[in-house]
Amino acid sequence: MTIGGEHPARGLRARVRTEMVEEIKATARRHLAAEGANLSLRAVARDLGMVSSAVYRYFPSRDALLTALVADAHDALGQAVERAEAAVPRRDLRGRWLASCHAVRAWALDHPAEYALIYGSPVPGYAAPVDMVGPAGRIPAVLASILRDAVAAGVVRTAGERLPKTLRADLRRMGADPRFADLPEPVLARGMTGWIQLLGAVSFEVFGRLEALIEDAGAFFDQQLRTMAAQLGL
Amino acid sequence: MTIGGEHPARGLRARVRTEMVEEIKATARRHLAAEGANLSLRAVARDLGMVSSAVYRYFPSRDALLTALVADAHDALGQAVERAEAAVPRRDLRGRWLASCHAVRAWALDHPAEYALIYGSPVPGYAAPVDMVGPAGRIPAVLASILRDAVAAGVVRTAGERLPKTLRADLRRMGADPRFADLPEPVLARGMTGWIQLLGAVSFEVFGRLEALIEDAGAFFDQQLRTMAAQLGL
DNA sequence: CCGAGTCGAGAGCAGTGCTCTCGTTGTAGG
DNA sequence: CCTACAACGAGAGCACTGCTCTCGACTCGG
Repeated sequence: MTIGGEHPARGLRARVRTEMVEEIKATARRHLAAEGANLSLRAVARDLGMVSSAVYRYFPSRDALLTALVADAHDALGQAVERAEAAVPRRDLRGRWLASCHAVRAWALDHPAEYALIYGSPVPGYAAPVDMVGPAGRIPAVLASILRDAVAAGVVRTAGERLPKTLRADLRRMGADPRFADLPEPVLARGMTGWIQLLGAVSFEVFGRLEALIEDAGAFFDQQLRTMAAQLGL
Repeated sequence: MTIGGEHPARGLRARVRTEMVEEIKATARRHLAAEGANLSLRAVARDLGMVSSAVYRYFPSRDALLTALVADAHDALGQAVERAEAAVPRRDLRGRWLASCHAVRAWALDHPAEYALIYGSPVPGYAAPVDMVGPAGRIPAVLASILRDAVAAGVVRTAGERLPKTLRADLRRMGADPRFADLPEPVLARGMTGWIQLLGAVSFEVFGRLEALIEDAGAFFDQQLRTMAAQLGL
């Protein structure tokens, strides 16, 4: 996307470098979609007419390439959700929630390999770098903002719900994060449950476990969203 | 487990063969737990004092070994859930549901690698053999039996719930399976949602995505189960 | 214009899944 | 009891992987 970077003409070499990085990532994404999780750096290099060692000029290791793809995927999915949610009138709280969920599902179905990369079973070798929790939290942040508006509008009821003490402590700790602040604990708990439920439903479908069971997966997803929204009070 | 098999003494060679198969699978399971998903057949062989080609006398390929492990995992998890559910008085419907869910979570936390093997992102290469849907359906069968008893006891209400036509068709098709038969369509739909929700919650925790967010994951899981049970009417 | 840094190619190392061959050994049939 | 056969383990070897190192060619800033 950002080809020029900050300096519009900061040297030919630097420019073709960022182009090369982007080209490698694009090819890797294609291979990922075709072959599955076991990405072969050599095959990517071959596809680009390079020799494998040349790729190491751009990525220090295969894991680094994967990490870059993970970051990009988080970015793309987060952006898709934010856009979809922003397109709904602010006062239509239920619509905003549904649009966010639909955006997640649509993106995941469009990019199953990349979805598996970020929300599938974690790859053994590499632990997600810490600077990954930021991008990963963009969607929860969107969902939280919807719930915050719902609370402010007095839509969701929070009266008379009792939570165990340790859970309340955890929720209070989460509330320290500004993205999740100003949410009553029961609402935050229900929101997390909804988020997990959403990922569960999308993963179930994307990973093909709905295959010979449900034909109209979209209708089933909508049904799940209905019960979820009811649970949330939206 | 079954050392002798059908013939108590059907030859020394046959007996050490089944023992060898079991030993290979056990070692592979250990490696899987230690290293993660990328199981090395050569490393397993080395661990057993064999050369890699010798393993091919017992498993035609690495994928075959993995498939065997998947089958065993389905078996173990299914058995754990069936046992836990059977230990609850039949009339305690809510208790039976909760016990089943807790059994899934406990087994998954005890065997994270094997859980990832059966419920994580699917491995690219091999498609699950068709004879795998049987073992995989044991837990849904248990859950369905609970719901069936609940319907028979008049606990869950099904009045006035409208589902889209295509979804109803899918549910009707599922009802042809005796394991899911005799369930009103809305109940079956809610049951599937519950099952997906359960896997979502367990996967979220097992795959470490709850890490720096929730400390008392057990309490959070229980909370999720409460809302799930309420949704189901149990 | 020239030294310094960047780049791609190639060779090479250790590891992988898998195949094939070759002696050895247990076993079943005569 | 003996023999022919099947099963077995070891070893070599093939094609592939991630990754390192070296070596020329190139670009670019001072």
